[in-house]
Amino acid sequence: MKSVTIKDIAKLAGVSRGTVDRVINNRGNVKKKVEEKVIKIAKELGYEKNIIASRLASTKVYKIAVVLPSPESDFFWDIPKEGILSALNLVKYYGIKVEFLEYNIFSSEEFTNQVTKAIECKPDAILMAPLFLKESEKLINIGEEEKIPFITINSELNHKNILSYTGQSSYHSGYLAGKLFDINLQHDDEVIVLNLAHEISNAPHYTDKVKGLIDYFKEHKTKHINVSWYEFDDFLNDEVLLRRFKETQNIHPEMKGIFFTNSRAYRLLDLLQKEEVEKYKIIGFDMIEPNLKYLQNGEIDFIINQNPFNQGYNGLMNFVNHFIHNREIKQQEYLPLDIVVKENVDFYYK
Amino acid sequence: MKSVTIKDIAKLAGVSRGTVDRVINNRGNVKKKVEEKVIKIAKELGYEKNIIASRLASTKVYKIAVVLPSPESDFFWDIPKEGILSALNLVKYYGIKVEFLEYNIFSSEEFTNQVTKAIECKPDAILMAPLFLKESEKLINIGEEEKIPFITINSELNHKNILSYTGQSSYHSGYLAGKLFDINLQHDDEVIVLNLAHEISNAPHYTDKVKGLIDYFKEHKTKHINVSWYEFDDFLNDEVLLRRFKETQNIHPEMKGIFFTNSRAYRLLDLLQKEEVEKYKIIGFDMIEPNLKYLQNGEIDFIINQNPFNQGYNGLMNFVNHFIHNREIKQQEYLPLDIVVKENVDFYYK
DNA sequence: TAAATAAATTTGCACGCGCACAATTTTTAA
DNA sequence: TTAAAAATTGTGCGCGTGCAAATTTATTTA
Repeated sequence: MKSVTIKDIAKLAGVSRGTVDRVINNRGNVKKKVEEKVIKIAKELGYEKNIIASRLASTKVYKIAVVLPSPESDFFWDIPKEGILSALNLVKYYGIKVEFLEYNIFSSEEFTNQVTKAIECKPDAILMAPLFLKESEKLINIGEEEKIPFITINSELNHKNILSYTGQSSYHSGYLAGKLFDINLQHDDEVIVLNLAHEISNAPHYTDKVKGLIDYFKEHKTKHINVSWYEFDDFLNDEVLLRRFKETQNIHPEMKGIFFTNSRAYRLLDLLQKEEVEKYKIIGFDMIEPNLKYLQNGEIDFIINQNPFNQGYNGLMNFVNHFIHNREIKQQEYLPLDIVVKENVDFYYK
Repeated sequence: MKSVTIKDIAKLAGVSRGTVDRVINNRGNVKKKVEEKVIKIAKELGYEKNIIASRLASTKVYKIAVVLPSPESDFFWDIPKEGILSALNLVKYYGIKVEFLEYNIFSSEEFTNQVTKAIECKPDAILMAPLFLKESEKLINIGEEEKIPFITINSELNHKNILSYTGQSSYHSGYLAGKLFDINLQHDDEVIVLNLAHEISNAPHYTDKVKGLIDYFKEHKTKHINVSWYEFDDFLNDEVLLRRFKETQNIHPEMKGIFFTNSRAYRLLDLLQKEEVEKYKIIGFDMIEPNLKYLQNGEIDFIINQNPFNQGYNGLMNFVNHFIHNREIKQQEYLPLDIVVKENVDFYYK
């Protein structure tokens, strides 16, 4: 029952444990003859490394740099960080060091700066949400030159230097929104998509969502529901936001459904009367505090939850499985599209 | 940066490592005064056990007996087992031994036998789904005498010898079903609850679900939707099942919604024509293969997913956190009530 | 060629914890 | 007072790694 140790091998080979260690782990500086002998004996005895002892003795620190938007600039990002910390808690004895770097979600310069800093500290990998696509591609290329692979969450991006992606399929979340409107709207109602974002960020995910929504109604025509979409890039300005919405109302008198493509539904709802909002079926993303208020009081009908906790948790676990356990990890892992309503909201992580 | 070790404590307390070890791990045989001093110093230094070293030195094997229904007798139970194995994979170096014991989901005798066997092999804890409530209570009492605590999943049961429960809140799943019917049905439609189960098993969960559904429509009366409920205990007999359903149709001509309280919606749908089923809005539980077919083809409108994977995963993790990390674990952890439709089904674990 | 120096290879020990057992001190009994 | 028993405390081993120290081997210099 007792398993074979390097000590057993050392004894049989007539050398010290240190020499066996150098052979087993290819550290070099061993005479050819001795090396062959040790390998032979190890094989014969069926030696298997005791990973617990190995981890205990090793001083190797795996370093992962995490570059995410600051929760101050966008509420959503509180939870992925919790997921990362929770995963870390589980594996903290494996010698993993996490370097958190935050950037303002509206600043591509800060993003670039922080990822550059991340690369400079030469981590084993960088975990990030590549919200700025053009910048991300450049930075991932730079990382590749430095042999630093990336693990991504939240925003999908294809690049051979990305080990894994964990997050939703934007297209299908839009498609799902279509279904939800379909069962809640009437014949000839209109759905309006509102993208409250500065144009610079995240464009493909927005358009994928719209595409999904439109495709749904291409495939389900019984109710003749029409879809239009608008970008409100000056959404931080109350007055402008409200004016643009009123304009949209005028253009679309049959507007009955509003699809917010991100977590910022609350921005507009903050400016409208409850009675007015109740005329619409509203779907938004993310269980952040200001949205939850409106879900509870009935102004938001559905929230599509992006599993922010698991984005962080699985992202870090991908790192662990790849670097520490040498396991295969999935190149992309699409997280569930959770349909959150008032009646089940309490059971989701928030 | 260097962490505090028992050696540090021993030095400061003027005792040997062995004594510190005895204090830290409550092994007794230490003078009161010395014990107090060691505890005080450990606290001051913020000592945290290095569980890698601890596991390396320890010869203790943690044994957990897992008693679940066999997947052969009920499809659902494939996935919790996968969750357990996945968690195990993550923590396998901690010296955890799992003993799997299966029982036919329809046999309370087999259940009793297997839990009894589990108790006999004297594990550190038993992880089980207490589907048979009367039997479970008796068995948990016996376990208590033997000082074997229980970790439960799927079916909630209150007992002081249960360390934790991971699963859904039955009441709220019924309440959520109410909401889903409410947005899909018309004025004066009727909802029928069908419980396809032998009466012996799981009664409270069934009644809690019905109670949740009824409460929903007590609180939301605008559509005047009426709820009735029936138990089809001979559901394995095609002929009887079909006859009883036809009877129910006759009694309830306004029946437009059907709520299956468990995963057996497919049993009835297997016997009906698609055209007939399409007259009804149908809600069932669990993403098992035969149900998925009907979700895909539109016969089932909503499936409430019970997170079977996480039931297993979290159940085992609760064991690890309690016994190995000595962490507080939640006495009850309600899992999300996932609303699964055709459009998001591919993104849930199955 | 031998001594001196450099390079290559090998050894030995600490690391942190739990456990078994040895050693010591204290208490009890004779 | 002394021996025996009980209570308490101390010590060394195990596991793989990494580093300093030691030893062996190769090369250079006089």
